[in-house]
Amino acid sequence: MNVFAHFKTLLDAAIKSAQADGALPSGLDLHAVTVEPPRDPAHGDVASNAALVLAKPAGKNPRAIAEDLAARLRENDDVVAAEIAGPGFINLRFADDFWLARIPDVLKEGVGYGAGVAIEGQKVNVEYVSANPTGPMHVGHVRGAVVGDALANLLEKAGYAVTREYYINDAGAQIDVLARSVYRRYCEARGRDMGAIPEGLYPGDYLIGVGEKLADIHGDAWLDQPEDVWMQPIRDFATEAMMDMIRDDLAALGIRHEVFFSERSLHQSGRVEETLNWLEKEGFVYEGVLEPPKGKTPQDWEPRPQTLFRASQFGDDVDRPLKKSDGSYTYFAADIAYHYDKFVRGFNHMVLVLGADHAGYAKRMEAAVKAISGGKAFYDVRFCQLVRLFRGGEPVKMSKRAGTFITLREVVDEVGAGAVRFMMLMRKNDATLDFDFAKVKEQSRDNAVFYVQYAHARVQSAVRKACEAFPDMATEDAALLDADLSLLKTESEIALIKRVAAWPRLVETAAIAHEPHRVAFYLYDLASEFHSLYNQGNDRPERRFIIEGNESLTRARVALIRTVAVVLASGLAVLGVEPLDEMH
RNA sequence: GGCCCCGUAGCUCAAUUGGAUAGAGCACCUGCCUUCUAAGCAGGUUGUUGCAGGUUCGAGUCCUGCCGGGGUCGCCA
Repeated sequence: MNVFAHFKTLLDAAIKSAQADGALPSGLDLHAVTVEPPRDPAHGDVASNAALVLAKPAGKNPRAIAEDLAARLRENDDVVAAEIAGPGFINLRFADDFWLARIPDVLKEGVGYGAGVAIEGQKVNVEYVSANPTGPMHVGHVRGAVVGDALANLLEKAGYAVTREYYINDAGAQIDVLARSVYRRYCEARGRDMGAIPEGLYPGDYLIGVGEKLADIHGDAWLDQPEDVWMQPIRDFATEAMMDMIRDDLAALGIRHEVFFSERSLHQSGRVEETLNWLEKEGFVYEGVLEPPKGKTPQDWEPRPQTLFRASQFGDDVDRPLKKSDGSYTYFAADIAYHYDKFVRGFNHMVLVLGADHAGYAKRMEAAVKAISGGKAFYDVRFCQLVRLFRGGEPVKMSKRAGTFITLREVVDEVGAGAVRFMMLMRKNDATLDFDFAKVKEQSRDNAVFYVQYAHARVQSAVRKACEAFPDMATEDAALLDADLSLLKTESEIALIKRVAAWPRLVETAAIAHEPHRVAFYLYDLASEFHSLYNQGNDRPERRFIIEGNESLTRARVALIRTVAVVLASGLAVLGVEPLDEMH
């Protein structure tokens, strides 16, 4: 049960009944009415701004409205207090029994607890990674990969039908460069001494194996041949090889896309042309000359007629070119066609996760999506800021040219996929993030990954110990359903179940906001509150989970802490992290 | 110069997307490990939310203008 959604329905009912009695006028816009947890627990369990929002349209004093609604809400058995505070907030407090009744909710639903019910069949497309297929994934790709994947999981948890998608940039000039680089490796594999790798080609060792495979298959057939003989087959082969490597890298991070969409296929099937024809028919395309950029004009700038998309009609600053001077399509043109394809496939909710260096690209894509969807698609571009790497406080220096850049694989091998993922979500995506290898491996409260995992393991350890203390006691979640929860009386125990019960709402709000990092912060807070309860047993043995000779109290407490483990596992699943049953 | 992102406690960051007295961790101060669930715990201190206006019942959050940091700027992807 989403407690807050539940009380929203109670509140709606109260408002309706007030309207029926004539205490409130009918036909009010209830859109701005919210039910949310107050920051200050002294303000109760849930608060609503209903009276504040309705005061003006109803033409009444907010406190009068609040008094009226509070009186109606008090009639509900679960409501033990409904107070008016501040300018007209309605603060509700619920009976402990109501909160304790969430324990069986959680235990019954298991890790599925918190799942939302978005509008039926609501489809969302999340595009992330989309790294160029020219080499292995490096550490700079990791954040976008993790953020995109966790966001996809989060939306799925919230009830959307999610498609995870990767756009393969296999049509540009960089693929020609890749092919030439591989061709050299092929020649080397056939025994040629090619000398130093010239500037502008990819020098990485990862291409050696690709060249060798080609040599095995084709022998000497391509030696001393012009580009038009081998270019196309090597492009295809190398792209496929790079994508295999990237898929392996992603798998190491626990990421699997449902759709890999080839840019080249758009060109080959004529979809780019089709889309542009459509745009032209709508009057969104024209031949024109762009103004030079304001301020600093590039050296080689000269006015030139181009095929332009009227992006400025849809909120962009300037119109954007669709064709290069040689007549071929720009990357942007293909990207419009790609998004058109997404829209046609039924996605009117699309998310794109990009690196911050592409920030300038957002406005034109938003404009394009507005144009192709007639304003009907919800489109959100999320940017991931830079990750700075540290080792024990010292920045890690990387240089692509010197070959000292760190690959995704190296990071995962050193600290583990789960830790990498969690750390990448400990900042909101548009803030820069410091990633310290030492910190990630540290076993302390300062390391959120460890702290959350430790909480989960601690619950499991306590359950194991309960079994030892009461060999006859059944401790499976299903068996705990009939525990006597009325034995849970301390303030901290009630506070803990309240925190657990906040999970469904957190899923909902974080999903709507497209902010997976909120899950990580919530899990840290939940772990913290659990550890705190656990520690109370240090000074006060009667507060321990396992009370010798008191099986019913032990069962009740085990039921409570199991809800913590269930929600931790549920949240970790969203982040793509395996929960641990014991620490080593 | 245009556009985008960021600016919150000494440090690293949150803040329920417009809610009430802006919160955590680190650091700092106090107390605590023969026994007990200590890869530590409990408590305490910490603010002109970069600056100046505006919008309204109410602003860290929205609008305008500045200041500072980063990114980006017609054919790359």
